Amino acid sequence: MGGYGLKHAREPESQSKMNKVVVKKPEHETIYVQIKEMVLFGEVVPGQPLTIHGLAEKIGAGVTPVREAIRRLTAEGGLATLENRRVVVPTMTMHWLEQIELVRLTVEPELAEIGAKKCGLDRILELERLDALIDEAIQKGDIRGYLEANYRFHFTIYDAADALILRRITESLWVRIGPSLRVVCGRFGTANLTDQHREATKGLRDGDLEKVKRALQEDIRQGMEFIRQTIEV
Amino acid sequence: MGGYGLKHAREPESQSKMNKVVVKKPEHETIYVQIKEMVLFGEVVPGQPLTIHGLAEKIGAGVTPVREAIRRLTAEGGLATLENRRVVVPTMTMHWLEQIELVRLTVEPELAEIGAKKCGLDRILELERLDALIDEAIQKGDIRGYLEANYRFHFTIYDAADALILRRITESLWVRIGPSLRVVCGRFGTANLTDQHREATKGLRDGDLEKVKRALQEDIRQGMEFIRQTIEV
DNA sequence: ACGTAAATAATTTGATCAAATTAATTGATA
DNA sequence: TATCAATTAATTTGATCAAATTATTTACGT
Repeated sequence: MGGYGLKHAREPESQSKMNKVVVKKPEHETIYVQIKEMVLFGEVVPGQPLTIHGLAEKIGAGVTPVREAIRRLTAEGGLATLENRRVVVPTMTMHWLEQIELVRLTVEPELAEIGAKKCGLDRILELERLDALIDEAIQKGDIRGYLEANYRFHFTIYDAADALILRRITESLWVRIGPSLRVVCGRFGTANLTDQHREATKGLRDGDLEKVKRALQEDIRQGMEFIRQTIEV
Repeated sequence: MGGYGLKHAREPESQSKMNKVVVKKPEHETIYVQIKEMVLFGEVVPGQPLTIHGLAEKIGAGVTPVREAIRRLTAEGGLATLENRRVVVPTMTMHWLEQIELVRLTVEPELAEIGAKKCGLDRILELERLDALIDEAIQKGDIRGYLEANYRFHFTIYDAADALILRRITESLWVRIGPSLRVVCGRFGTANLTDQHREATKGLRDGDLEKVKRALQEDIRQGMEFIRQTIEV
């Protein structure tokens, strides 16, 4: 590639020294989020190999921070490193699916109930906004849009619970199923996705926690069932 | 939508290269294990700051693989990076403790029961060996030895369960409490540690799964109670 | 003494490169 | 053609260094 360009030079970000302190996050943080969203929102496919250089080039960054981001995401189950040192998007197996479903059904309805109790009006409005986004994405067949709005819907409730441990466990379950959900949408189309979110928001409006819990439970069951049908036997 | 890199992607072939199965693991793997064990077995203290260079020097490695290992362990909750970019051993709070205890009590007895069912004689013998090691460490006041043997005892049972998701969740809970357990041993001494392991192994010998489950449950409760007493209010 | 700005030190961060490792290709042989 | 060793290409890995960032100390004025 090119000559001895000043690769080290960075954009002189106007660090306004007013009362607001601008914290500049390290690149590996940003890259981590980017790659995580690629996984979470179905921009990668189960089994797909990823190379450090490939990712670095796509994102427009050096390999060092990319490597850190990959290690982090690997620890969370979103990626996996083979014995060959190659990094891949893990493929879903029946064994994994069963375990994930079990944990999801134990953790998420619980999280949802705790969170629902603490949902203020602002959060409910946000949920209704996301619900509309979901409908829109389904109607347009926008897979990535659907997956992202769906994720944000669930985690808006979960975040309200203020249960950090369960939150992180749940997140690690979602990065494991993201790529599979993409496959589901690709095979069955977004139109066939039944929508439990309306039920959930209604329950929130009426203070009917049980309804919220049941809706989320059903949502999980349906999602996992879809994935099950895409697994080779 | 192709892979980002790997122009000619192919499923990795079976690694069985006859008898020459010498897989040299990358250093960041080894370093990750080393740092994890430092955390798990109480060689670091809650609140303790760790520097990349400090760790690299102590371990005798370059900073690049150390950084990768740190990111991985951070994702698992064993370390935390502050806003300052400094890496520290997280301090235990009541909030965390309660959440960890809740999840531990839900997950670990379950894991223990599944694992106990699948424990063959070889594993039971290993458990009895570890049980003896634990007693020895307690008697000698060897904190690190106790923590390590205790860890290996539990995870020998858990590993038998072949429940990867729950296994990783549990591991992430243990790295969170390792440093606190060190504080516990330092304050109360190893002599005061009541021992549920004898009960557990007896239950395994007799095929009394309920006894195993109860023993582990009690073990967790006691451990967490000890930690609770070391938390500042 | 007390705070505060400048100077200095310590640390993290990201790019780069050579070496190690792994994958793909070639070529020779049966 | 198929197999297998040799060769070449692609990729990961770890060390190193300069720049960026953060922490600590010093200097200075009130």
